[in-house]
Amino acid sequence: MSDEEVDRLFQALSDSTRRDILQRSITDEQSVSALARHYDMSFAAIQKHVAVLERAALVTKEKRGREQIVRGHEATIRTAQGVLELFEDLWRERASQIARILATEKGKP
Amino acid sequence: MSDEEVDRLFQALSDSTRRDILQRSITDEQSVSALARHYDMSFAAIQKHVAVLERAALVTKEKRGREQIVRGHEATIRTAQGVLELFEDLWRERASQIARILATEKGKP
DNA sequence: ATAACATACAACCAAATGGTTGTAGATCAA
DNA sequence: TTGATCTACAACCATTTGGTTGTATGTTAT
Repeated sequence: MSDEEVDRLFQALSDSTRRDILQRSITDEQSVSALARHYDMSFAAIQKHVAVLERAALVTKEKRGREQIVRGHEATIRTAQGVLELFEDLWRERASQIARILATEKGKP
Repeated sequence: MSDEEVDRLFQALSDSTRRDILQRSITDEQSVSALARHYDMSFAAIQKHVAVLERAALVTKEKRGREQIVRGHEATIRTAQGVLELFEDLWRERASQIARILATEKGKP
């Protein structure tokens, strides 16, 4: 995954309205206007938020008649988790490296 | 954790320079200027990036003599993972709910 | 056929972001 | 003491972001 994709991913997650939309579109897929009814915001604003989520591949849109159905895309959340796990791995590596150093120190006179 | 804190957290992670700084400050703690040397950017720019990471609690700064030592803050990465896991949980719930519906459907004549 | 609905998209605006340069205050080394 | 280094912070600028309204187009229901 490219840096730009990861950028878009976390940027999309950095807004609570979008996180809420994502949540809703995971639990039950909804049209954009159905989503919009939940928020005190214009339809266009929600449309933009959905577009941001879509650019980040966190949701997909599928045209059904006159409406556009939004559903959460599970794989991308997993990708985000993968990125975070890389950071955690660094800590583990560092911890074990410190342990190794301490072990050799102990062996000294 | 408040919405605003989560906002700041993901927003801080949405820039590749900052992710790189975070990585570096996990593996070995460094001063701000030591970090800055790795990037083709002004010191002030890096200083701002570190400030964003600090506001998100992804790193902490500790004054040591004339320099400011930056180190990664493990707990916050865990928090971010926690947020993502909530989304995954929704999928699991939804999947099991679907399974339950299918099971009752099967029982019908 | 017409009215209501769902979407797309452009234009606009204020505020935030990501960068710059410049200045000033601490701290360390010679 | 003086000079080099590290940091803090302000001012500035271009771009992006998150919202608005307005208009146009396609789809459904009456």
